[in-house]
Amino acid sequence: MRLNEDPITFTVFTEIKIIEQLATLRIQRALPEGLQVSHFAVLNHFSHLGGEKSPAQLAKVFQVTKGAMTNTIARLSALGCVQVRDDQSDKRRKLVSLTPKGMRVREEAMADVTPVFAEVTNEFGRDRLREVLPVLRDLRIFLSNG
Amino acid sequence: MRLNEDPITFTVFTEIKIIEQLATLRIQRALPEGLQVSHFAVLNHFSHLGGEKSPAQLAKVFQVTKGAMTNTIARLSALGCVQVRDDQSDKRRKLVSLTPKGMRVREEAMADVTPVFAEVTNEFGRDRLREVLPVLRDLRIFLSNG
DNA sequence: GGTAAGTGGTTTAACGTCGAACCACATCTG
DNA sequence: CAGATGTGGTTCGACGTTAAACCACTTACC
Repeated sequence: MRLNEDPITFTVFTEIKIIEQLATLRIQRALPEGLQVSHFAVLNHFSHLGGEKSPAQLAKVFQVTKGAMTNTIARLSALGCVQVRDDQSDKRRKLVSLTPKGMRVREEAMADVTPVFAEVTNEFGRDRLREVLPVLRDLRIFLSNG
Repeated sequence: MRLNEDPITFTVFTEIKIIEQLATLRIQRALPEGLQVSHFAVLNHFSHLGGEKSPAQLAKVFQVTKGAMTNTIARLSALGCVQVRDDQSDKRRKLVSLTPKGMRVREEAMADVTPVFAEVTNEFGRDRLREVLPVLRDLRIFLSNG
């Protein structure tokens, strides 16, 4: 297998790529028709923090380009899940916030998706997930500042 | 932050998704013009194991659909990096193998990309990567069998 | 042997993403 | 205050991916 010739980072990234693919697939399949994982992530962000955020702020949080966020917000807006208004104090900016419908959709989606997470948590093991989480968080932060 | 209300699995998946995005970006930027991460991964697989593999086998290894692998192989073939021939013993199948050019390209790409990995390994920490690898591997296997 | 079921590979449409170009507005500087 | 520089948001083209339909061939079974 000669895996020893690969840097450990390479191996870790390879595993992470596959996990991400499989996880996204599972979540996507559990989500209601038409709701994309990226949409769900944004809804979820607002349900935690509430208030308003600009597209650029959201793009930064999710580490995607502004263009990608424009797309996501346009779709969420078309679904009636978010409201977009102009920022009067800075006319370049827009401000996005969750609508009541957005909250409902988020809760339904969460209900659909919870069993998927629960299965992994229980069958794979909560402790091992807890064990890796701090390292993953730090790695994410490390990569963000590069 | 109310993060405690989220299943640990959700949080882990969120971190992994962002890490994957950032890692892919870094690798992509280091790779020679035109060579995609997915192409590099396939070249690398062959350089480890050599021999011939069918597209379906490769699709399974990388956890992508057959259609995606058709695409990847077509591009690698267009670049002259792999050779595709019919399997005489099973006329549905094709067999893919690395060409000498493919080996050279893989080595050049690896040389470009090694510093990127090395930076993470050294600055983030080899030990912490080693610490999470077994769990990630198991998680990948767990998700593959579901 | 012949039909049914399964597998290998390709194609197409739909989606998300990136990167770069672009315009509007804001901020910094001389 | 005017020009240079920077930031927010949109648009476009290129790419990879999924899902589903499709054809070719193989395998299993009656």
